[in-house]
Amino acid sequence: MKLRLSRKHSGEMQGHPMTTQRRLLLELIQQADGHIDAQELYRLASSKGEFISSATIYRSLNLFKQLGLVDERRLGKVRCYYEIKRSSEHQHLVCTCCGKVIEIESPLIHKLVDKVQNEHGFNVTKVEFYLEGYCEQCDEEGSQKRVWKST
Amino acid sequence: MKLRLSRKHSGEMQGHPMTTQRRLLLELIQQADGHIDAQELYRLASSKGEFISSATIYRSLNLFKQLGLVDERRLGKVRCYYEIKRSSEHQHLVCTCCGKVIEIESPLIHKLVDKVQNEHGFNVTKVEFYLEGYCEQCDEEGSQKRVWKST
DNA sequence: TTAAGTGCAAAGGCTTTGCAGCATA
DNA sequence: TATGCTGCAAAGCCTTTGCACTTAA
Repeated sequence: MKLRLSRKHSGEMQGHPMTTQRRLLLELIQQADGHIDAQELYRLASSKGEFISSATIYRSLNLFKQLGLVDERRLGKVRCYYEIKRSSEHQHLVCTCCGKVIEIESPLIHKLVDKVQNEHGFNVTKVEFYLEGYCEQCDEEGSQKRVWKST
Repeated sequence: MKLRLSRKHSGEMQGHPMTTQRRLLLELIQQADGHIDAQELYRLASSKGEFISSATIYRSLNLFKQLGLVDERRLGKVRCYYEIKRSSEHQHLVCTCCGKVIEIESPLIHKLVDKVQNEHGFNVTKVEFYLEGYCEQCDEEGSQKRVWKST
């Protein structure tokens, strides 16, 4: 049985009503602890017996992005992943083999962004530093050759 | 009139025959000076009167990737862009407004990758540092607020 | 009543795949 | 003849859009 979620408003987000759907989505993204995509949100909501259409999910995600509530990241291939926006910037390290995602953070990234801004007169609005490779375990199992050599 | 390209082999690439289509595609990618996508390849080939089907283009790009002949980059939204693999690593700075692409290079990136490799025991195979923002001109025209502050 | 959100279904854009035909060895 | 590449058409996957209905102010 497919239960339709009623749309109650309670509070608002920067002029946009906070509906039942939007609150649930934000909760799920928060609980997901980062790196959740639209389809997973759909599945999670459904598994709780609360149906939200894909259209609403995509529209909500776009709204959240616009309001600066979530960050959109393109980990792996094409699909986008979302996570609640945090004060501290961080980037991702993804294992091609097992899919593990590790968050990294480094003052070097800030330094680099500053440098680029100054050198090219760019006003940078989005920073994505994405590393892909084999994590320690997967690397030991397979014997992949090291592409980036340590100096 | 749609001319079909004949498929002549001349030489080979790591065991794979170098066909007319593949050579043309590699030439186009080289001439494009980076940042070309599948559709643009299709258009360019067609404009030279040499028809290559989309299927072949995608299959060739995947082969090139696999053989390490080209790099796949996800600039902007979803679409992938391809460029001939070069010895020097570089990253991209894209203007959201006018689409301008600037290549950047910095020892800081290498440093960062090394650090991550050592700290997390990762064998990094792909590095993507992607910055988005407004270039000097577009920034002056619009008055976008600066998200990343210079320190 | 008006403005805005939602669900549904259809369409869009990009990419992959199955199949038949063709080229090369 | 065997293997592998190509073109075509269809399907796949993810996302957006048009429309009618619903909700809250």
